[in-house]
Amino acid sequence: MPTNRPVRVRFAPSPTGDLHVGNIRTALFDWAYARHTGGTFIFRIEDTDTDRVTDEYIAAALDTLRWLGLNWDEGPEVGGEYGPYLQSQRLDIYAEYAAKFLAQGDAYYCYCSAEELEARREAQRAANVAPGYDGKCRSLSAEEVSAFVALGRKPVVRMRMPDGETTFTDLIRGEVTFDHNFVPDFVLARGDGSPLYTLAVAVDDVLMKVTHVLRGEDLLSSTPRQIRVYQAMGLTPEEYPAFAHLPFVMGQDNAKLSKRNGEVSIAWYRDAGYLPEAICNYLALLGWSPGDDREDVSREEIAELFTVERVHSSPARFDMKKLEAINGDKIRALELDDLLARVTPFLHRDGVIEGTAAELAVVKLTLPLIQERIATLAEVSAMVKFLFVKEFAIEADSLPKVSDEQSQSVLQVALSTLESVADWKHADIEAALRTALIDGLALKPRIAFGAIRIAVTGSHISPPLFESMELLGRERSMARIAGAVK
RNA sequence: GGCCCCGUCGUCUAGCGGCCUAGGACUCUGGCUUCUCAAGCCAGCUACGAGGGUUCGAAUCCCUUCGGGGCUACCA
Repeated sequence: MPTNRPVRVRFAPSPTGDLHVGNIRTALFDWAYARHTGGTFIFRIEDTDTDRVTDEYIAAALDTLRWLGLNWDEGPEVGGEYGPYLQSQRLDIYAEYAAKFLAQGDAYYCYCSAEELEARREAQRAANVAPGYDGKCRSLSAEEVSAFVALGRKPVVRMRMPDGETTFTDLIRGEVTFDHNFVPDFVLARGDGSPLYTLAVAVDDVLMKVTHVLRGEDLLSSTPRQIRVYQAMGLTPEEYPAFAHLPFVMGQDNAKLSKRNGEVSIAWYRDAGYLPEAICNYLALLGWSPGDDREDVSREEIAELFTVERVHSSPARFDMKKLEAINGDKIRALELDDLLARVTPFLHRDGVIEGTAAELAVVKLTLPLIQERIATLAEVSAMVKFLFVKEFAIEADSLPKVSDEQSQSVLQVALSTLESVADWKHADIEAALRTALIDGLALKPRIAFGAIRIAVTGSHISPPLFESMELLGRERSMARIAGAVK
């Protein structure tokens, strides 16, 4: 375990799809640990699986991390003295180490074909033996090798696992031991010479001087293999990273998060109107807690308070309801101009506004009315739409509530009452309508104002009525009420 | 199957031998407030998986068991 080395932490996703909440929780903890210790946060792309990683996913990963405010000190676009930070650009380095391990006798060429390996694994399973490489090519004679070569076989480079066991101290789980009987010889490089994760990750972590590896629990059982590579590199535990395996973030259905779930990609949350600071806040609470009862934490506070010791060892279920609650709190805490800036793209996207200065001015006046009524930015469109629609129409499910006799008379009285409102301000509008309808007709407020609300906004759910009417203006308000009268 | 990890309210968690007849948050239920919906405020429901130990004393330590998960690839 590293001692006295400056802390260097990396987040190293393999972008085979959009980054999901589990990835981001890991990124957040990596970032927080680096920031908390005053260390360096490195962003590295593990794109050794060229069949599955695409440039679009890589670009999306950068974008997502930046959007969340998890800025990296070294990595793509910012560079750093240990780059490049895309593994696809470091292939020669891995090849060099593979050759070195081969020369040292730590690794060997394995000529077994995929079909042969699969057949043998099948046999092992049938015989109820632990499946894994059986060591067939561990000590091939020169004749056997030339026979394979004559067949045109391209060998993989396979690491030799010596007898014994590997023990390491996981910062979250304590001491973990793996018997090598259950860690078979593993492949470092494919037949075409390209590296596998186990080789690339270990080499890069060392070369990039990473001191702490905080990653998903699914990689726990690959750690002895990684340590084996360190040993082949001639390193002692003080010289290679310490490990901390983070618990899983599980889906609502209690299954491991997967792209199947749909609502797991961070891009989805962004489009759904969740704030990056809310996502960070919520994710920080998944598998970690500040230790006291506080649940409202900013990114800065997370960085300040984060310690690996406080990370849970058990998995956490992702709860959209709680994220929503936190998101609502964060929205309510936003300054008006900030909220306006964040909401505008959604209004534009939803076709509610075109983005003119006049429209934005109206939106800005409306925002204070709805700020405490929304849990996501995306909800704003539906709430302010009535102020901008060209073709006004009452929602189908609200329509019956203005068609009855009582509502109709309310609307007629309202119409004549509003004629005489001199100053079209919400307080005056309210006073006039209260006098006429509540006092005059002895109606319950919810009945009287309910009908007007539907006539004016088109829905039985809306921002406060009188303010809405003021914003809409006398002309349109009254025209809509008139339009609702049969 | 084997190896490894994990197990406190429905969910996220506090708890690291006595402060726990288990605290907070979200959800849910009821109420207050109220021009709708929210927000806000108040109240309530609900948990230490089970069984053995250790100890004066266990949610906290040990063992077993049950349950969940991961890995078992020329994926990461």
